[in-house]
Amino acid sequence: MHQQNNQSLRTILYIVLSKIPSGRLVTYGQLAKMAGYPGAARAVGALLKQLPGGTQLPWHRVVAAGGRLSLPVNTPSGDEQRRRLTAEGVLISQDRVKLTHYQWQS
DNA sequence: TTTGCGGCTGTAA
DNA sequence: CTTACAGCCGCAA
Repeated sequence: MHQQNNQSLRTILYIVLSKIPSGRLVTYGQLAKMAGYPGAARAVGALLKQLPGGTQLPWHRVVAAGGRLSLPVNTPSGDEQRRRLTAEGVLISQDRVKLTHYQWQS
C-alpha cells in the first residue's frame, strides 16, 4: 500500500471482527494479521478502543497474546468483557483464557 | 512532515 | 512468577 490508507485497517478490521463466532477468540496480533496488517497489534487495540459505544461488533472476543485479558478489572470495558465472555461460555481463570480451546481460525 | 502514544508482542533477565 | 525493553504501526496532534 502507499496512500489511500485511510479507512483501510479499520474497515477490514470491522469485517473480520464481525465474523468471529460467539464463544471464540482471536488475539490482537492475529486480528491484525488477518486484516492484512501483520505487526499492527497495537494499532488494532487503538482502533477497538475508539469503537463507538453500543457497537454490535464483538470487541470483547479480542484478547492479548497467550490468552491474556489486557483490559483491567474494575474498569467499565474490562468488566464488560469478562461478563460477556463468561456469558458465552468462555472460562476465565486468573485473567486468562485457554486459546487452545477458544481461539478462532478463519 | 514529525512526534508521541497505545486494549500489543516477543525476548531476556 | 515479575519487570524491562526494543520493535511494531496506524492514528491524531
